[in-house]
Amino acid sequence: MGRSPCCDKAKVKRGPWSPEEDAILKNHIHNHGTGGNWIALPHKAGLKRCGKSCRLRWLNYLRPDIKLGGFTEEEDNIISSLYVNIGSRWSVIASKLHGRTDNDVKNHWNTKLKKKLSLSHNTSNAATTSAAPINHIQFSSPTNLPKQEVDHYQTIYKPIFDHSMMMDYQQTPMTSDSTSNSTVNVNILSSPENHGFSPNAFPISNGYASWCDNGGGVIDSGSDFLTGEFDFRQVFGEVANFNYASPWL
DNA sequence: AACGCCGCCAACCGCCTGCAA
DNA sequence: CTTGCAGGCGGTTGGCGGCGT
Repeated sequence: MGRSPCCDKAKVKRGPWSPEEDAILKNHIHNHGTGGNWIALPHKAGLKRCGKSCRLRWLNYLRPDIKLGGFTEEEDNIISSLYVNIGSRWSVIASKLHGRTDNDVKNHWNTKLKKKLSLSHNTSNAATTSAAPINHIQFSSPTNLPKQEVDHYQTIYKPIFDHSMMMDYQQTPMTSDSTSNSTVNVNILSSPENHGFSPNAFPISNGYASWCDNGGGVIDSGSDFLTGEFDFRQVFGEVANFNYASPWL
């Protein structure tokens, strides 16, 4: 037996929203908020709509902070980079793009970026048959973490690195603003070889996830996705130098 | 002008998760 | 601990408009 529907489909209006319905929903939320209950909202607002439909309409279209218009090159880069690393977690990806919704990002990916990326991939495959990409990472002795844990993380991260965008990382001397002894400064070299990919979009999808800013950015201690950090030294030891060529560039 | 194809995008569907009772 | 509900999410669909023939 299936799950009961959230509303009676025979009694609710479906399909495109009219300007009048938009106005009613907008006014109601402006005056009363969502009330923490989307299911009850349409009845209170006088709308013959399913609560879920109201929520979707508000989040994807009526919200005041929605960003309209085409996606920028940088947004494309962030989406592509995140998709490769974390997959189709559209809400996570959208949260990194101010004013974009998961539906927006998903549609944009399905209609434009997917093709763009596969096109680049094909071009790359043709190019790399004559020039082998540089894909290597050099580890030295890791510190602090138990071997088992180091092995575990290396197993996780190595494939992710291998499928990440082309970047050159070079360990640089610690700076005075480093927040812990385990912090490793990583300089991401911006170059034409980045192919337009934003150097500050280098996500890894787990608790140690990180992003790095361009030009000698510091990877601090922390763990929040994309704004958090990843202690390379803990897992990889002294990473002297590693270069990657993305499989699709 | 008529038709068919295709891309885009708003909206729906159904599953999963978190939480309160 | 179980159950039911609401919200959140990703996959999919259907309608519309643009374009080519």
